Amino acid sequence: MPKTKEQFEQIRNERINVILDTALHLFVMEGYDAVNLDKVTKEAKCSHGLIYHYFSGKDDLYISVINNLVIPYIKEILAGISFEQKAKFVIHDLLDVILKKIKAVDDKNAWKIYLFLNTHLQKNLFVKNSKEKTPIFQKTLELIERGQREGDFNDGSSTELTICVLSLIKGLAFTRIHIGYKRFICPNSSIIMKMLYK
Amino acid sequence: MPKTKEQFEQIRNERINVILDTALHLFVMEGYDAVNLDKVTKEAKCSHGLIYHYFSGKDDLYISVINNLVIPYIKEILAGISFEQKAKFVIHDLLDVILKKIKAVDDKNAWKIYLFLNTHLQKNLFVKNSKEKTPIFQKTLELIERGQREGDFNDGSSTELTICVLSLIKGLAFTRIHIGYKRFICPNSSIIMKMLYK
Amino acid sequence: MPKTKEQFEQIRNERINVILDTALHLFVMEGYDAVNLDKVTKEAKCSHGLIYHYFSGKDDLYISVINNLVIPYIKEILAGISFEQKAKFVIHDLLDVILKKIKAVDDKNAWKIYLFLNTHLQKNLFVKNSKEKTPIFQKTLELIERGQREGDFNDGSSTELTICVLSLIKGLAFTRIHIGYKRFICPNSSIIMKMLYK
Amino acid sequence: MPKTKEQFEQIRNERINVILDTALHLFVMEGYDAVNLDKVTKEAKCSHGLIYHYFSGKDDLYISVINNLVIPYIKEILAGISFEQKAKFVIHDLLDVILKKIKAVDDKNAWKIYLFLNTHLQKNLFVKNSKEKTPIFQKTLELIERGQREGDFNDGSSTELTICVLSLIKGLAFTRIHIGYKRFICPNSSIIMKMLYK
DNA sequence: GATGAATGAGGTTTCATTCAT
DNA sequence: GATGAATGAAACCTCATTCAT
Repeated sequence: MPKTKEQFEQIRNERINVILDTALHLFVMEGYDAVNLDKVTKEAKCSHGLIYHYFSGKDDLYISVINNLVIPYIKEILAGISFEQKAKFVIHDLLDVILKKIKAVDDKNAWKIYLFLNTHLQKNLFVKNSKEKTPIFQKTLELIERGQREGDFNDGSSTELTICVLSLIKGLAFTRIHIGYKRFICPNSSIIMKMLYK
Repeated sequence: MPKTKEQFEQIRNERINVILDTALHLFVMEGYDAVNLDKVTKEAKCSHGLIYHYFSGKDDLYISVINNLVIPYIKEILAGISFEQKAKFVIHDLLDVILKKIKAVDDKNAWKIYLFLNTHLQKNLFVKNSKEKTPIFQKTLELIERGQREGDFNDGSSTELTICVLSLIKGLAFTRIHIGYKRFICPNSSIIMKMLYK
Repeated sequence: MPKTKEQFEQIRNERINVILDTALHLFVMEGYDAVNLDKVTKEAKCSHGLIYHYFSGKDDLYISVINNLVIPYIKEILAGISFEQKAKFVIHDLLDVILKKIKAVDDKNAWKIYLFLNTHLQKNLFVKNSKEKTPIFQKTLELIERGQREGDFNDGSSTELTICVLSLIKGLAFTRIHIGYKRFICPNSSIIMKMLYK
Repeated sequence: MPKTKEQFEQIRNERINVILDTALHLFVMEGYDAVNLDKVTKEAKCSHGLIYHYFSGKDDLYISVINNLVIPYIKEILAGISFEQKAKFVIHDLLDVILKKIKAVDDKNAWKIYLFLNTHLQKNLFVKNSKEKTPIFQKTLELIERGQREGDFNDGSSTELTICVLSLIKGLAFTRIHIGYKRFICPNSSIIMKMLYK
């Protein structure tokens, strides 16, 4: 009895997800250049050919990780936030959610947040092809500027404050990844907020 | 009659320094894996052979950059700080010096600070051979713990606060490098201190 | 539908054997250091990459030649000898077989015997990884010592006699290789035995 | 007071000899291809330039070792032999001298004999440029043929017997080099003669 | 006579990518 | 849908040789 279309679809998706998950893991742990596809095939228990069957190459794999695992995850986080309130509350909420994700048992949360920030802040990475421009950076910047206009945040370069906050989160995600959730003691969002308040 | 020892010594040192400076620049800008020796030879205007005359390979070049340019620079910074005062003043002084270095016209300051933190915080880098264990991380940690005992800093994981502070500095160095000193507006050290105070 | 496991296995083995045969030939004719992988790829009609697909490097290729072509061949020779008889008959038999192999039309016999003796007698070669310690040297030594105890062989250093006999065989294999089987007139084993008898 | 011509001449010769001795040592121990001039400069405590001052390159260095250290030494050995006697006595004498040299305390004797035979029997070495064609091989061959005509030696390929005898000596020199003179027990020349006698 | 810095051709090794099945 | 053998360009590295002094 031949498989149904749905069954094929499912097999397909499962394999793709295994590859993406593996790639996420390796790209976070070793960095884009240090990852080679051999490592991916070994960890994902698939052939080289299969990766090229689903992705057009190494960069496409990276971009697909960003587009399929990372960005939706970030969007999901943003979706839960009410942007109508005052900027300081928005940011507080955001920090709360993110920190909660980071300190969770599952490593993947931290990986995604780390990779997202790494991609959009650090690397001279070809995210040219990424479907969307870094929403969080812009949003954070705008929020901080709104907070400044609303009189809650201290003046000075908003870009700077943005970098500060995001670098901090990235640093925390990084530590979370490397020391494990048991030893990781997550700072309270209020500590970070202190940097912003007048 | 051969060149004198001093002449050879001088030639050696000059070339080694050019190579190290070039390598510092490239390692910071592109990351260890993305740098290839061809780029180094072109920028340093030397042959492949010469790099291997002075360094045993790419890793040794990286480690030499750390040991010869970065660590001495960090030590120099630390040497200017009085560690006798209360922890909160020590850290304030440290942040002041570092931020001042980062916002200076000369890119190299920011590079060195960035590479130092990157090497000692982020990468699974083979700095096994590095002559000394990351003094700044330990020192920062101890200082923050002292500050906590002295009742000035808020309680919680000292490791966490350390990571916060250092990640922040790294993030700032990073931005400084990428947007240039003209557009870079450096935050005041007091903003960062806010995170630590009770 | 991918190729079956058997198909892959067969392709693998065929290519590996071509490479090993080529390498055997070149290592014998030119010596380890003088062989470069370019020569191997040209003679084996394969890419550089393929050699590294099957072997971890030049040394591994050499060691694989020894382990896969040479040692099994030597074992096969030894397997045909009855070691129960008096030592002088054993050695006589051994010499007979080896000399017969050497003077055969097929060059490979002589190559393997030569390479075996060369590896285990001459070079400061890294045959550390070779699966087994030189059985023939030990066996020859023990046999000669047995022959001495049995009163057939002249006294003196057994090591010396061993070296004499093995060096001789190597020398003969060498000449056989270089002058070709047509011009090669193989000495009778009795001539060599004369050295051993009282 | 400037140095006299003789003094310069002497310095010159001393340096050349150190280089040649070092090269002899290394070429014997590691083989032509595995030796690199860096090793020579280090062991001879001289600069790269100096080697090129006295020799035109690596091959010239090798050939010079053969021509200046090895061939004269072999000639000296031959000069002490009376070729007027019956062939069997000549060969016996020759073997006696060579074996005596090999078992002497000084390694250099064995090195020279080994290198001589290695160069002239084994390697596809560019001894094209060597001033003389291997005298010992021809002489040995002629002697053995004479011995055959004189009715003392067994018939069969004279080339073969020559190879046998010379390979044996080389093998002995090799062992002598590698196990040291203390543990080396040299076979008596009569053992080797046994191979030749009817 | 002597030095050792410097070169560059050629070797070894890695890895993204292709392809027949 | 899937395999892994095979490729080759580009990386890393070595070493005989040159050269200014």
